[in-house]
Amino acid sequence: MTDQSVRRREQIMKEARKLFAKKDYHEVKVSDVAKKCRVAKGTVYLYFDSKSDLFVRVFIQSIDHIIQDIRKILFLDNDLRTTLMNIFDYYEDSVRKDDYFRRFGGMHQGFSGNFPTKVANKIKKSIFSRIEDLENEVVDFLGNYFSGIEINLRDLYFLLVAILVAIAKSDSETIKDTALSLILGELNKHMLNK
Amino acid sequence: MTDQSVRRREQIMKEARKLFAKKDYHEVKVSDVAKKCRVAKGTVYLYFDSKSDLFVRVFIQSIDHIIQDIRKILFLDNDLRTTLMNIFDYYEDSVRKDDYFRRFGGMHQGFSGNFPTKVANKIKKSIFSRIEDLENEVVDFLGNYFSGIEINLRDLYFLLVAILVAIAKSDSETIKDTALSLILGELNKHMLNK
Amino acid sequence: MTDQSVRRREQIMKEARKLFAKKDYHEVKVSDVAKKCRVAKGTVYLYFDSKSDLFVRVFIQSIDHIIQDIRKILFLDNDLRTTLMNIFDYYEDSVRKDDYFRRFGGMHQGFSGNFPTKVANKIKKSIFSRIEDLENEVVDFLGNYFSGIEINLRDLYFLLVAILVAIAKSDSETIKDTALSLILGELNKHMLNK
Amino acid sequence: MTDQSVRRREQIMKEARKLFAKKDYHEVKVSDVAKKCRVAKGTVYLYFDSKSDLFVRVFIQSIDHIIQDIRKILFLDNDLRTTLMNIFDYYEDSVRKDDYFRRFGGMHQGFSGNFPTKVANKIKKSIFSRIEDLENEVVDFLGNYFSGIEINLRDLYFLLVAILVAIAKSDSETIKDTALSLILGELNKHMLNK
DNA sequence: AATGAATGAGATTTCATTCAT
DNA sequence: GATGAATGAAATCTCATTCAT
Repeated sequence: MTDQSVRRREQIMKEARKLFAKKDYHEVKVSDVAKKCRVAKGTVYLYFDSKSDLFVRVFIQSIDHIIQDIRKILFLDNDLRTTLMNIFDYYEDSVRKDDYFRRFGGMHQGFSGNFPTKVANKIKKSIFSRIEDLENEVVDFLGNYFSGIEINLRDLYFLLVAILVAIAKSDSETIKDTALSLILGELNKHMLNK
Repeated sequence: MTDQSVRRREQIMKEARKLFAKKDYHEVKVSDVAKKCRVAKGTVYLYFDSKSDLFVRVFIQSIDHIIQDIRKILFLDNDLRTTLMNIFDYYEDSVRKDDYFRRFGGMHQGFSGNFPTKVANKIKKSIFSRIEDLENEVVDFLGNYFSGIEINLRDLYFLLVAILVAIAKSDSETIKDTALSLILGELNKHMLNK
Repeated sequence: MTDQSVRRREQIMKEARKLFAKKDYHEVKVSDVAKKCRVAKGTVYLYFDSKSDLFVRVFIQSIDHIIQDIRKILFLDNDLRTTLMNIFDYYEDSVRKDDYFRRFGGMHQGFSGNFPTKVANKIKKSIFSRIEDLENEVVDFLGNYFSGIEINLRDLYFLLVAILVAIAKSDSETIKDTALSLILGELNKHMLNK
Repeated sequence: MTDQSVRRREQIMKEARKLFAKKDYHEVKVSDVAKKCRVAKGTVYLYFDSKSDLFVRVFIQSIDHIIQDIRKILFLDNDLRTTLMNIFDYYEDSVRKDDYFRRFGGMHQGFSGNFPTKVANKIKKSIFSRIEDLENEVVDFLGNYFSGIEINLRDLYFLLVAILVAIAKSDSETIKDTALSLILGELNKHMLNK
């Protein structure tokens, strides 16, 4: 694969992402994507098998991007408060501003939404293991702060994701702090001294 | 409007709801709905202006149903723990079991999702005030338990909704308890003696 | 046929005529006609075989009305100038003001227009003889004023009709006079003293 | 726009014109047009926005064709008798033989007819100025032959058009001459020596 | 590699007509 | 006589995908 063709691929995904951020899957036409890239419709099909293939690849790329960023934050190995704060900041600063994520928010939460069954299935299959890996890492991370605790860590992870989605969807400037004090209130009690 | 026609209307909405619970808006054909009701396609159009009209009415009816149920729980005027427990139970027992809600969950959270712009706009317009009313009632309710507190009640409402969606989407049997202990841990500190 | 049913029939035709005056044949729905009459759709079918039957009967009635009026004018047996003047006045005063005629003007001229073939054929069949009768009467009338003349009286009749249509469709206040002086200029030369 | 696509466009318009000449607007199906052109239905929609768009373009093209031809005749700058004779010949030889014009004849006369409101409005908007331009040219032309005359030239134009329509709709072989002698009888009186 | 004209299955929607009540 | 719910054939229009150039 030449440099040129790699660049073309990326360009198509980038323009497609912008369009999917604004409209329903069915409202984005392959011809719209092609037009934005100033190529012919047929060209899109040289790089992607189908419209749903294009959508799924864009989707995975986007999720992977978030997963990577979260992982980086976890990797810093700060204390719980700082780590949560960093993640919340990340969601407020990056995810909330991204129309694509605002539209597809909740993706972490087990993808469903109003997608063609074919697309939904492809996505579920594709991102399941990636999400699961992140889940395990986060659970491990949380495990560092708790011991012999009655709280279910996997539930906690899931609720955390829900709260992240809320942060990304809300326009409130204080929601981040509210979420933090909500979570840390309870968690503090069980926190180990690291 | 005759009894007969009211029944037909309800029947169509009921069958449509079942189908929308299983598939993308675009995958549900008006002819599918008609077939399920054992009537001709045209009959659906006697009762609804268009497919999107049908969808929106089903959607509003469903949301209204949840809103009513939540309102009933708030009306019991129990203490905070009991009220939250009741709401969580309701979500676990009713919403989680309902494929329609699992698919369209997050509706409370400010509707977005992957819907045709026309449908999304109709829905936003239709449910905005209803949701807002409920929000105010919940905020009032929460206000009874707190005073001079730094927590933003509207944020809290929003996070609560996020958590409810998480409960509805999760299959965990313990998530309800985890959520309760998460919230009450912090809130307890600020609770007034009622 | 009872009085009651005759009145109903007339009412339906009257309302249908009003609607056909405003809209395309295909834009007028049977249900519109029924609604205007405050009866059910089925009732229209008690009085007319079909929508096209209704249209054709209204059409024939309207044409017959004009034919009768023209005949009355011819019957007065005035001189040519006065007769033409009377007919022109009639077109200006009555036909021009009637939206139905303005829309379907030119009907005398051999009906064509943009009508469903079925409707067009029914109309041609129904009005042919009536129009022909009038044509003969007018030709006879004109014949009284000319003898041994090179002008073809049937052509003259046809041109006269075209001019009537023009009067009915124009909004000009002088067109009647212009038409009269145009026609009489030539005709005067050949006029017999009656 | 390639040669190929220009040819396709013309082909579709040509076949559509033939069909509209034979049937009601509503009786001509887009699929009929496509079949005649031996292309798929979708292809028609590559070249025209809608069925009504196709109709209107065909209509305008046809009117423009007549307007051009009339203009050429006026441009020869012959005397009035010769010019009228040329125009009448043109209507007898060309327009009368054309089923499309026989059906839609009277278009010059202020478009009305039995058309879907949408189509009628589009047409009125589109051809109004073109017709008006021609009207002015004809009025100017007629003005050359008259001075200080009581006849309204715009009325005369309008009656002339009505007569042309009559020529186009009649099957008489003598109507042209009858019309000519009718008109020239009066006009001769007022003609200037040019 | 790139094009874009052509395809054609299939969706929503309309409405004259019927018929059980 | 009157009703109006139900029908269902049929029309317009869309767009992902293909393929000859």
